[in-house]
Amino acid sequence: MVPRRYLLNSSRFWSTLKAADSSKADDLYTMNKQLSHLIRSGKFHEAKTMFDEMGKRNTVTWNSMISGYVKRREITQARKLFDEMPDRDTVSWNLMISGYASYLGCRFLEEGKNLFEQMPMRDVVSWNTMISGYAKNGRMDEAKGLFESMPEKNVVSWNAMITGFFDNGDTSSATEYFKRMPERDSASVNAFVSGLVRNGELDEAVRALIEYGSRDGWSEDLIASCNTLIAAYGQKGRVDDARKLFDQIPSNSVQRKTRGRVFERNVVTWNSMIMCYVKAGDIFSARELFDQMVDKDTISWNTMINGYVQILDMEEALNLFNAMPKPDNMSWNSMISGYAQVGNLERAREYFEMMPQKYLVSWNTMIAGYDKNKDYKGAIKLFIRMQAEGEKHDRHTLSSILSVSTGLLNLQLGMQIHQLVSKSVIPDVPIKNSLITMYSKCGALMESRIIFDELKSPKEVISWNAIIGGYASHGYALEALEFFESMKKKNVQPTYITFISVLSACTHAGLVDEGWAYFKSMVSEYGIEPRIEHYASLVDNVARHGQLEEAMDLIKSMPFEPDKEIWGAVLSACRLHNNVELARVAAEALMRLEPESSAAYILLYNMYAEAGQWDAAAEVREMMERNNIRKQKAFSLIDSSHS
DNA sequence: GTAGGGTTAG
Repeated sequence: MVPRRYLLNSSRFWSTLKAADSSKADDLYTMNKQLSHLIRSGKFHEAKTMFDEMGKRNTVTWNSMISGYVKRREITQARKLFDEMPDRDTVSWNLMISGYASYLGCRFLEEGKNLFEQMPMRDVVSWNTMISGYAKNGRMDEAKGLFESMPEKNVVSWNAMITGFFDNGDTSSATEYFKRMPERDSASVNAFVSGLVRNGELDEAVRALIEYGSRDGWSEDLIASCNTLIAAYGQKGRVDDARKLFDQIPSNSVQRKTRGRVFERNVVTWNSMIMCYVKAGDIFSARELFDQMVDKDTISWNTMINGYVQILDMEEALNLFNAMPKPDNMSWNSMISGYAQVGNLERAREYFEMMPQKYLVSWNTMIAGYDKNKDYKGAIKLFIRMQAEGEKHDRHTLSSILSVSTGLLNLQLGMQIHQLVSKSVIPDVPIKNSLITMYSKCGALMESRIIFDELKSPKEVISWNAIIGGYASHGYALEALEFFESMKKKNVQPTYITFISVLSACTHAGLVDEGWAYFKSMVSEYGIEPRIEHYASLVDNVARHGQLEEAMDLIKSMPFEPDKEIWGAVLSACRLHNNVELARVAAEALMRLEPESSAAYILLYNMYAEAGQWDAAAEVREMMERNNIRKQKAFSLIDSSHS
């Protein structure tokens, strides 16, 4: 430790020197410091102005400016300065090489290599830069070649190789190099542990972390690896393993010590652990930790609020929202989307309007909320207001409005949004899926087919579902099944949604045997548990075909109580095949399930009447009157306020 | 002024 008086003396010395301000060299030194400070704090344009106005520059001045361009990935500008500058030193060359090497693509890497070969003097940084450039481009053989032939390696060279191997999936070479390296620092251990995590070797990563931490000392940098591991366990749902690790990390925060740099839990550690619990749906454990936390940050609060939002109990979310010191955009959005999720659009809207600074995501959240709650008018009105207020939309906004068009089966609107998509966003796969779904559901199969065909292979199952569903629900059963077969050939795993469409296609095409076969393969080949919708479709298929007994057996075998769709299918099949007895069973079940509906009564009445069973028909009519059932007005999709 | 590693939300 340097005695305090010397520090004072020395600082006095410097200020005296500064006050004199006579030396030009010192002036340039100060200006260079200023220039690099501007660049590091992101004030590039000010830096550029300063550079242009500087009367005197030395190599460091030029290098700073080059590093600014390299950081902004403006490689051409960087090269221009490099070519212009009067005296290049090794750092100038290294900067240029790093600019080329951090770009992906062999053209840049080649140019980096040219410079590397041309430069008058290489140092270890030059070699390391090239090695990491090759590693980033997946060219580990060349990286290895350089590594082996370099005159003098340091710990950075080893770390770069290890990360390179991991990034290219070569866990065993990474491990071999890590074991072989003559000395390690905390970056080596972090690189090793994080590489193992990236390659899915979580337990191995924990073992390594504990081994090297215990052996070489728990450097404070290692907390980052611990945090990575806790988060990774959380992703895999292994919340107990995450907690075990968490408990092993010392914590001083309870006593709120003034921290030096020591190995202990930090705010990210706590947040990650809380997040594990939230992901696992264990809100109580999450809250317990949250309450123990001394230094909560915005992420801690938001994670907890989101936890409550996800399990839908909003009251506690609101309490936390009100208690948190500085709610940010995300906190507001959580409240908006939370209220929307529980169907309370009024409160969602209230929070949306109260937000101090609305931005794109808040608009999107609110519009998506309206869409999810089928308040299509609300969604469209808000979208129109968004345009009127000059807010920019993005693909999420348009995706929601496409979903609105789908919900309304409004092809005109959907086509307008399609135009907007083409005009204003770079369409990604999810928005193309939204378009396919919209066109499919609205019956514009040609349009949806065009977009589907344009998708790059392998196409996602969502895209397949959209196209199969479109064909299946618009009477093109065989085409739908053809799509399903080619999807299977491409080894795309179907989902339960795929099978709803497939089974419905079989029903509409009258393919009973195929229906059964697909239903069975759903479980045996793909391990998908049939839902009630699948049973309903198969019951419909079998019953329509006149196999009413088989249909009833199928219903009895279901693990669910039959719903109105199922009894509805049975009832209409009974009408088709004139089975009055079973029709009565189905109709009575429907009357119980939908006491206010007249449909079952009317159908049964007609069947009795057609069969000449007038007594029974009259009885149905009486029953209908006794239960005060009226014939319903035709249901209209058009909002009553328009009529 | 240059090379390697590491965190948490949506």
